[in-house]
Amino acid sequence: MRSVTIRNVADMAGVSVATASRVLSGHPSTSEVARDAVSKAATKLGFRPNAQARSLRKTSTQTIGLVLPDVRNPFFADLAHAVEQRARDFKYLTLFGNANEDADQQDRYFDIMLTQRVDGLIAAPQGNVTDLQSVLDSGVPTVFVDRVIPDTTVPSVTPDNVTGVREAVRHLTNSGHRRIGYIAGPQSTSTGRERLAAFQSALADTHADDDADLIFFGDFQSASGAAGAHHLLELPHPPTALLAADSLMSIGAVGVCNERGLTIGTDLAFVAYDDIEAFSLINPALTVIAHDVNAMGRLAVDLLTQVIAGESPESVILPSRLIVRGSTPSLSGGLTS
Amino acid sequence: MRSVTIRNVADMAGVSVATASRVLSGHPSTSEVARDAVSKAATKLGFRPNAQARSLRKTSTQTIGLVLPDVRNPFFADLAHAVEQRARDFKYLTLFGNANEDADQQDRYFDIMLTQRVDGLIAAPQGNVTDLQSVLDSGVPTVFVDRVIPDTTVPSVTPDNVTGVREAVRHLTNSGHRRIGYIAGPQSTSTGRERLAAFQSALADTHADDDADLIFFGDFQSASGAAGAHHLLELPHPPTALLAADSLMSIGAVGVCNERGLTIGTDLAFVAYDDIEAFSLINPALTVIAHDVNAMGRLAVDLLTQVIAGESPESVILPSRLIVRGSTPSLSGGLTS
DNA sequence: CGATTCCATGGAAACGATTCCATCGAAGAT
DNA sequence: ATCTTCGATGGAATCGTTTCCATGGAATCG
Repeated sequence: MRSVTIRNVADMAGVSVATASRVLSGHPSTSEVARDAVSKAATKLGFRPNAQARSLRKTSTQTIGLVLPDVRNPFFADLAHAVEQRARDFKYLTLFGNANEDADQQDRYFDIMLTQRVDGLIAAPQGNVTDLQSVLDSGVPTVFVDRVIPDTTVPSVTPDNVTGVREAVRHLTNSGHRRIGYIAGPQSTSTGRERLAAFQSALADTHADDDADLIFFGDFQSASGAAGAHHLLELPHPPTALLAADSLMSIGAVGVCNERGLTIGTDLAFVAYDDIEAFSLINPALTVIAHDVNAMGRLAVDLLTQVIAGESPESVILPSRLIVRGSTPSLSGGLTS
Repeated sequence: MRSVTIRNVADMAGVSVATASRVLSGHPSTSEVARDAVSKAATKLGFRPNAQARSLRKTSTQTIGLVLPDVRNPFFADLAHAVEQRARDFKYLTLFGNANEDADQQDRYFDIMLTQRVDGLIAAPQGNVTDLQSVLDSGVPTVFVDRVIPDTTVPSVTPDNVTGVREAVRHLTNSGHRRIGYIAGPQSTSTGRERLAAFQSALADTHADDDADLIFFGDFQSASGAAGAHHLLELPHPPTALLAADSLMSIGAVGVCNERGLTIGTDLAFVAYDDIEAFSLINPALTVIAHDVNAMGRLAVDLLTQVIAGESPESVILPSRLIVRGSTPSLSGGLTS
C-alpha cells in the first residue's frame, strides 16, 4: 500500500509543501510555473489528498449526515436519493443511517455522526426533545425533513399534513362513504400525529361516522398496514373506504385486501399516502395524497447549507394534494361491501 | 461553538494526554484511579473524540463506501439497508452514493470515497475494468455486490442469474407460452448480460419462438420497462408472456399493461424480477425470480471485513429461484391475447 | 544485594494537509 | 534614491488523537 503525500508532490515539483498545497487548493497566489509543476507531479504520482488531514486542519469534513427512519420505505428511498444528489451539488458526501423507526438507534447514529464531525445533519426525527438533546446541544447545523420535533428551533422542510388528508376525507364522504377506516402512523412522529388530527378534524366536518373503532394505530411499517386493514375489515360494521397514513402501510393494507379477495375500487375504496412509483402496479390506479419528495430533499439540503453558512432560514411547508384516480369511485358507482 | 479536546479532559482528570487517550481507548495499562478520573472528566465535559484526528493517526476511518446504481430501485433500497445495518454491527459507518446507472458518476464517487480514505468499498458496479481502474489501483479493500466486473480478482456476492431465469422460461413454456417477451437489462452490467444469456439459452431448449424481436434492451429504470412492454405488446405477433430483468422495469412494464387494459394473469402472463414488498400490491400475485437480498447485503459486508483483515475470501453465489404465483397461469387456463 | 521484569505514566513525535507570518524581489509612486 | 505595495514563496505551527519510547517504582528471582 503506497502512500503518496503532498510532500512527495512538492519534492517532485521542486516547491515547498505550502506552495504545493496552494496550487492544489486553487489558491490565487501561485505562479504559472509552480502550478504547472505541481499539477504534473500530482498527476504523475496519482496523488489523492487525505481528507482526514484536511478536515483536521480546516475543521470541516465536507460530509453531511442523513438519518432516516427506513430506506426500504419507498418514500424515504426517494428522499434519500434526492438529498444525496443535491448534497453532491454542494460537494458534500452523505453519511447515511437507518433509525428503523427506533429512537435509541436514531440517537446512536447521531452520536457517531457527531464524532465523525459531519458539517451538518439532516434527519426525519422521531421521539421528543430529550431524544434529540445531544444533537441540539452540539450546535451542529441541523435540518429536519418530513417530520419535526416540537419545542426546537431547528429549521425544517415538511409536507402540509392537513390539506391532502382533508381533501381525501371530503372526497370519500362526497363519494358516499360513511365509514372510513384510518390506519394511523405512530404518535411519536409529527407526521403521524398531524395526519391523524387532520383526519379527525375533517371527519368532524362531515356526517360520516365518528367511530374510534375505525382508527387503527400502526407504526409506518407494512406489517402494521396489513394488521390494520385486517382489523378494520373484521369489524362488525366494517369501513367501505380505507385511508393509510404512509406508503409502506398502504402496501401492507392493499396486500391484505388482495388476500381477502377484495377488489380495490370495486369492493373497497382506498386512498394511499405518497405517490410512489410502485403504486403504478395497481389497476385501477390508486388515489393518493402526494407531495413533491424530490423538492423536499433538495430544499432540505439548501436549508442546511444556509444554516452551515451561519444563516437562519425559515422553515418550509410543501403543499400536499389529493390525486384522485380509480381506487376511490363514488359509492353509488359500485361498492358491494 | 465550544470544542472539548482530550487535552481538556486530561487537565481536568489530572493526567497526561497519553493516559487520557489510553483510558478512553480502553487500553489495559491504566490504573483504576486514572480510569475513574478520566471517565468522570469526559462525561462532565461532554467530550466527544474527533474522528478525523483519530483516523489521521490510526490510518483507518471506520467508514465504508457503498456505491449503488439507484436506491430508488426497491431491490437496491433493501440492499442498502442490509449493508448499512450489517456494517454497523462491525462499527462501520456507511458513506453512500448513487451512481444513477452512470459509469462517470460512479467513478466520481469512487474518487471522492478514496479521498475520504474509506476502510473499504462495496459496489454494484457497471462498466468494465478501465472504469474501475482507480479503485483497483488504490488497493482499497473492495467487494462487488449483485454485479461484477470481469477480469478483476475482486471478491463478490452475486445472485445466480441463471437458474431462476431458466425456471421461469421452462414454467412459461410448460404453461403453453410460445412467444415470450423479454425486457433485458443494460449489457454494460453483469446481471444484464447473464440474465439475457440465461433467457436465450433456456429458450433454445424449448420449442418456443426464438425471435430477436421479442427481446427489448432496457436500462434497469422503470421508464425503459414501460417502453419495453409498450414496444413488445405492439409487435404484429405480440408475446403472451413477459419477463422483465429487474424490479423497476417490472413496475414500469406492469404499469403499461394496466394502462392498456391488460389484466395480468388473464390477458398476459408476467414474471417479475426480485420479490420486493411492493409486488404484494398486485392481484393476482406476481410470479417472481427471487433471491435473498438481505443475505446478500450481510455477506457483502462479511466478505469486506475479511478483505480488510488481509484475507482472500471466496466469492459467493446466492441461489435464485422461481416463485410461482397467480400472474402466470397455464395458457389454456385463460389467456386471451 | 543486584539484576530482571512488570505495570503505569508522561513527553514528544507522528499522521498529512492547511495556513500563518516573515521574507524577498520587483514594480510603482514620491 | 527611498518608500510602499503587491505577488509569490517557504518554514513552522496548527489541528486532535494515538502511540512510541524512556523512565520510575515495585515486585520477583538468583
